[in-house]
Amino acid sequence: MSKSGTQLTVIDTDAVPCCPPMATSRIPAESAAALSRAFKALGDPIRLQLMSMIASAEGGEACVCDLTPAFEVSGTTISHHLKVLREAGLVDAERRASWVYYRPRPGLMRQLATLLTVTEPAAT
Amino acid sequence: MSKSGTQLTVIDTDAVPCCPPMATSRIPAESAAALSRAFKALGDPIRLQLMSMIASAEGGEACVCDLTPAFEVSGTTISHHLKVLREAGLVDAERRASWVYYRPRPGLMRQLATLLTVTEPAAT
DNA sequence: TGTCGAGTTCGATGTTTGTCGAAACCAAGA
DNA sequence: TCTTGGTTTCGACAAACATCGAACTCGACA
Repeated sequence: MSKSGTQLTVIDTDAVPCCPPMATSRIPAESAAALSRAFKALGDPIRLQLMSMIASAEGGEACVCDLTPAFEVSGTTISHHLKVLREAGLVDAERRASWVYYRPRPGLMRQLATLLTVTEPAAT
Repeated sequence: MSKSGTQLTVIDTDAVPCCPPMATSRIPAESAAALSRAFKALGDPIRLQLMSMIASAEGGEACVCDLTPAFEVSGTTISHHLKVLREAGLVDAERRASWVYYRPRPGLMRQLATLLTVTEPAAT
């Protein structure tokens, strides 16, 4: 908390365990907890779209003021979904002046992608 | 339903739309529904472990009789979770004699992996 | 035909989640 | 300092979910 006060993110999810493709080796129970939390965060249509809007945004970040009007739900709800993505370690938030900007955290995304990597059917 | 009766799977989820990395282009709303359903299926610790056990199983398939005793929950619950994975299009089930075997459906997994692929920070 | 074992479906229950409106917070200007 | 606009937090509520035990289905085997 000794930062200058604009850091809104919580978890140091670069410390998530595990990662070889799940087709290669079984996921241990401890890792499953953290990893499933990330998948769950992507398991909502609105959050998945938010995530993709943030990940594909110009300049590597997206303003909440641009995200909110893209959906039919209230700003409260968008804020809630962004919090879930934040707590899952998938995005980072920073306040600048009146606006809050979200940017992706590539680390965890990469881990999830690796986990889902499908190995070739073992040419035996 | 005119099949010989051993096919327990439901969806033809090879027909899921979309797929370039979400860091490259925004996910359209229609695709988000189907894709988020798959992520949600992986968003539970037990299901994620089940999925990894099935995906990494010897011979490309796992018997329910081997999956169930690996967890502290009832067989009913495992059956429920397997159904969720099935309906999400992530696994396939087949009954042989007295036992039921589950195998991964690599198609959807590959799509999810691609979606999460992180592009290099655009060397401009 | 009757029984047994493996899995699934059904029905019920407590918990989690998505959504909202109201209130609070925070930075910028007047 | 007061107001205003953008965002998050709080409190509430209905819908969805994880879990269980009981009942059912499906093959195998007497």
